[in-house]
Amino acid sequence: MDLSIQKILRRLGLFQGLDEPALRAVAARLIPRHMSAGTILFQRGQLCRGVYILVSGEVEIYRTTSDGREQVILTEVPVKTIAELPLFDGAAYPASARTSQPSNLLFLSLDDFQRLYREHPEIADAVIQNLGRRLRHLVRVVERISLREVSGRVALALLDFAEQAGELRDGGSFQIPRTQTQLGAELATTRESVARALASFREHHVIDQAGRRVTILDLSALEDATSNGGNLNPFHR
Amino acid sequence: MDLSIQKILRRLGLFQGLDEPALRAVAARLIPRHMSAGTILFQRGQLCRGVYILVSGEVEIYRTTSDGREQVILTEVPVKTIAELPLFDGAAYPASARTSQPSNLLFLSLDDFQRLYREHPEIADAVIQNLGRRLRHLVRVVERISLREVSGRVALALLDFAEQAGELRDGGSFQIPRTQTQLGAELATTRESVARALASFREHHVIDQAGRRVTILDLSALEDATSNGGNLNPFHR
DNA sequence: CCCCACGTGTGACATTCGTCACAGACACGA
DNA sequence: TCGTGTCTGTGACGAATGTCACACGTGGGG
Repeated sequence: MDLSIQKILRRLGLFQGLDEPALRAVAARLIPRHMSAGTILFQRGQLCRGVYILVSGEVEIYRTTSDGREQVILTEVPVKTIAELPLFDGAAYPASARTSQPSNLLFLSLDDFQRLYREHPEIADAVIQNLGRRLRHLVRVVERISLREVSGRVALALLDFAEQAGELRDGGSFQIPRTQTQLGAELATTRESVARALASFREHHVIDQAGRRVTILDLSALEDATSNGGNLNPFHR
Repeated sequence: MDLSIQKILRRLGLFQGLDEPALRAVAARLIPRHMSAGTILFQRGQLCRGVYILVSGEVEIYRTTSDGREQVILTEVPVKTIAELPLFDGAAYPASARTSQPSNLLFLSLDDFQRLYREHPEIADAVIQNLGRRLRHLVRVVERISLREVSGRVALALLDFAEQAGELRDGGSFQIPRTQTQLGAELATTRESVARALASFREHHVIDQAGRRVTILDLSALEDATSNGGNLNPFHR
């Protein structure tokens, strides 16, 4: 049982990279809760009292609009933490949550969370590192979608993929690890616009492309394509 | 001297909300460094060894593009931390930094930073809270600018301002705490488009507006205006 | 072996938005 | 009182892009 809880924790990211003793310490603080369908976990505006881990079942995140409709913003499936952010900054929940299926959850109270990282410094390390990574990722996302032209956003994505593959140079070759539909969603544009941007880069001999495999022909041109629109602080202002 | 360092720390945000003993502990770890103009603090790709606090002078953040040009991304002026993010996630610097004026800086090593929050749990609290707030802010930014239509972004901004003012209801009235130029920049659009979006809301009796004072006439309509484009996780996926 | 789903490429068209241009309102100081 | 600068409001126009539509290639399952 305890073992399976550790397995669950490992799939969360929040406590990523922790060794077994630390995970055991976390597991010891978790309170299992079974909820029938339709149980409200918390409501928008409440102060955060802790975080839920969805182990089985389904949770809907929703808001009640001013004319009384309940708009479901997203549906969470296992294994996920529900509402991590308020845990960190101690602010109110920005939306409400309820089970839409009979569900098993684990609850970690705010107090226990704080005790955990106070008593186990490596947990503080892991949490801070995790938050740092997410912040960095979001900065990157903002950087991408604030570029005015779609071609710039696509160029930025290509540069990222090339860098990840260690092929960030003229002649470097890598795979695009996405469908164009996915890429379109990430770049806040459409599949077609992504395809057209790629076509344009091909036409201007900036890249060579066969299916998902891309070869960089003119790295400078690719970098230049990203330099329209607002320049953002790479460290986050 | 120690007192003035505390003053500087208070202006940083990173250690926001800490009491004097904690700030003294931080101050005790800081290493003052004077650098002449043109000194390189760190270079893109290096692993982070600590964070710099710019006390006086000027620091340029730049990247060297593939054709050898050095593109200055932004210029930091006192009092600012330089490259906080790598401190948290321990990854490499995403850009290089050098002084462009003779400058006084304070250096806090990664090791000392970790020791600080291990020995002073309230520092861990403050750092985690600070990161959480920034994450929440960035999520909001992404949410705003990923809305396709400008009118939706303006509506979202209005809802935020109304909520901050505690006037989030039909008939609620509040001031827009920005010029339209500033608002345009925040929403990744232009002054003119902001003005036109406001004009359109007025025309459709969604809001009443006299200068910067806005009264909400139809909250539902305002909320509906924000529901185009991608719906994002308010807790950040 | 065929069919169908999926990913991709591209053409045509309407719409949105940014750019440029100009005007009125207001505050501030000479 | 008269500039002068800032903020706001709008009109016109062209470029970028989303939408719709269609075509091709590929891979897996019946």
